Amino acid sequence: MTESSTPVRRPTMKEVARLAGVSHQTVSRYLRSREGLKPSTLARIDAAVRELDYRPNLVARSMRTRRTGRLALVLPTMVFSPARMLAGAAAAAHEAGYAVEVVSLEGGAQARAERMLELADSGQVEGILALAPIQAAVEDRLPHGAAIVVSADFDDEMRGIGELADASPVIEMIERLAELGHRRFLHVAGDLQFASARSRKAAYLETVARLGLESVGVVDGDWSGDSGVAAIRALDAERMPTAVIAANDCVAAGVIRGAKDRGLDVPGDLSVTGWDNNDICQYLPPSLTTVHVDLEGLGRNAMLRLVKAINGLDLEPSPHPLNTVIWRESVAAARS
Amino acid sequence: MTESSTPVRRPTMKEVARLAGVSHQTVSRYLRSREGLKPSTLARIDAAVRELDYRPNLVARSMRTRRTGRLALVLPTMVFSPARMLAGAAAAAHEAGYAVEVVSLEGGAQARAERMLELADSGQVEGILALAPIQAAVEDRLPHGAAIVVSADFDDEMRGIGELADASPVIEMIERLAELGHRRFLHVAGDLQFASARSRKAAYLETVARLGLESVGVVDGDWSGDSGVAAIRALDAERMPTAVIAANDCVAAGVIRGAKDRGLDVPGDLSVTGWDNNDICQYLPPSLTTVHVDLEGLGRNAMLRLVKAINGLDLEPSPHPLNTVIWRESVAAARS
DNA sequence: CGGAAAATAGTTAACGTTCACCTTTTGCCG
DNA sequence: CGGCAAAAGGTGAACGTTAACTATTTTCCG
Repeated sequence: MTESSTPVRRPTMKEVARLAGVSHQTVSRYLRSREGLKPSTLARIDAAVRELDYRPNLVARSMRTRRTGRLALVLPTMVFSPARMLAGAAAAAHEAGYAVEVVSLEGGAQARAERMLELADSGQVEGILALAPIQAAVEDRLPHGAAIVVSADFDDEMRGIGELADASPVIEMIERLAELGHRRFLHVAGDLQFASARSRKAAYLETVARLGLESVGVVDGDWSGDSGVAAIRALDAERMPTAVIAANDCVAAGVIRGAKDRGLDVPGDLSVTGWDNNDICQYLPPSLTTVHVDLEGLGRNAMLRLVKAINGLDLEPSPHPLNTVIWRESVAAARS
Repeated sequence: MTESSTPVRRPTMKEVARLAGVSHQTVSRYLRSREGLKPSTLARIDAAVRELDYRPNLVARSMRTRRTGRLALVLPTMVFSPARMLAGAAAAAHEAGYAVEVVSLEGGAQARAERMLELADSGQVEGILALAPIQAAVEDRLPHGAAIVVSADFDDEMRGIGELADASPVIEMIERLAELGHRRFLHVAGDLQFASARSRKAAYLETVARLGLESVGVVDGDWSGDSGVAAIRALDAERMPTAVIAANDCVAAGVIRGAKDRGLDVPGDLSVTGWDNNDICQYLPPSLTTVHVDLEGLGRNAMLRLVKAINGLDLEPSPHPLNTVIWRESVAAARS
């Protein structure tokens, strides 16, 4: 995160022009098409732009051209689920007097980093809340006061507190399962590109070890139900776990299906937990023990960090616990 | 929708000032605080503002103040499900050279309409794609070329083609069920505030009547699993349907659960269909027949309409069918 | 090499708002 | 009623860019 420190003015077109020894209009031309310019002046401007790390001020451009290149997308308040995180963030921003622009970054890491810098310098936004991981290098090249907050829950570098806070329900679930007499566990992980998948896996391994339990393995999956089915199918009948911690509800549903296919009863032979509290999972037979995630709160809290970094405003964080284990039929005592 | 017709310039502060017989600076003061003004001049400005329907140009303001009041929210491309519609819309906008700003409208219909006009006039956006219903009155008061496209799938007035196109899978499903020998149907509808719920219900009634089938009723629900459970629980044992069209997957899961609780077999005694193709529903026992909705395509197509209205640009619409019925275990032939 | 057309570059004035500073009016008190 | 402070309002410039012109240089041809 970059604090709102020195609001140094970005270089303007005039300064580039002076450095390159041309008029500002020539720079303007250069910016839009690079055509109709003598190669030598083009090169001089190129050098000046690079030296000053110049990027055009889009607000000024908008003012002159009467075009913003920006479209609004209006969403209903009562919006479907995981736009919920976005909704939470947007609401918090609104509270602090900001509007939110959604930029979905495409392309490779390099292209995304470039786009991010552009965004920060354009003068079109005052801060950036990144739910996607960004290159560390970008943070350093940041302009004036443009704060960037990377939500820990999406951060690829897993810094700090985000990590354990996120995975703590894993600990809670395993401890409870141990109390219920379970000794052999299996974890079906999500796509390990995701910080959340990695942290759940880490918490699983750590907790199983700490409590002296047995892990029959960790299957690296991809969040899909099929990965759950496959994980159960591949198990050695001699060494069946009695409890499975699945990376999310979908994987858990796959695990349950796979277990049934092998003639196992859930929760009689196998307890299963999910993650996300998908609307459907309470109607599964058996209804699924899962983790409810307050996406709205998550979004809100991340946005609050950004707002605070920008203008020091301290708003009320989400009052709800962000993760809550919901116990349902899919977890029962181990067969003795 | 308002076409990009006459790009009449919005009135500026100077014109308001002239009409009110004051200087532009006085108007500027009025705008920000309304304080330190003689009541009489305040009233004159008030009148002028109203007469000209003046709203400040936020781009110009941003330029001067170096503040945009706008935050960016960066999303990963590989984003979880129903940000998918947004993702589709954002991608299409990007293709046409636009960025997308997400505005979640809060408050009552009146407040939202006001906010919408502000947005349109602010010069901060060139068009508005509304996934939320908006008052018809707003459309008329729209400024210059600000196009507003209301996605039919969210439009509260159900105009035109959107309606049947959306509900056609209902027709397809009922026809197929009839072929399988089903004669008695039940529909558990969604929240009828939603156009999609209303159109599915309408299509159900129309198709059942057209094919000479029997409907044991339509239960007006709220998209929740509980409404599905309740609908089944309330049925008269003498007059059980053999097929249920549920408003979405969650309702369907509730229906299946409710049926099991009454000792009914799905699909033996009862065929059930859902809607949305929730990740989990293929792992339900029995796996659920449902409608896959191409949210990305939906978002994309809606955005394309907007882009076209703004600058005439004709981009490639989504190549996929927007709604596809996926047949799974929960549908079988009627018991003879 | 003269001259005109084409290519390239420069100049000035907007865009609509706010800021910093200045002027006028009002209100109040002795 | 004079005088002065406070309140109310006005003036001109500036924000960083592009549009519309104008000026200069280069190119190319006879």
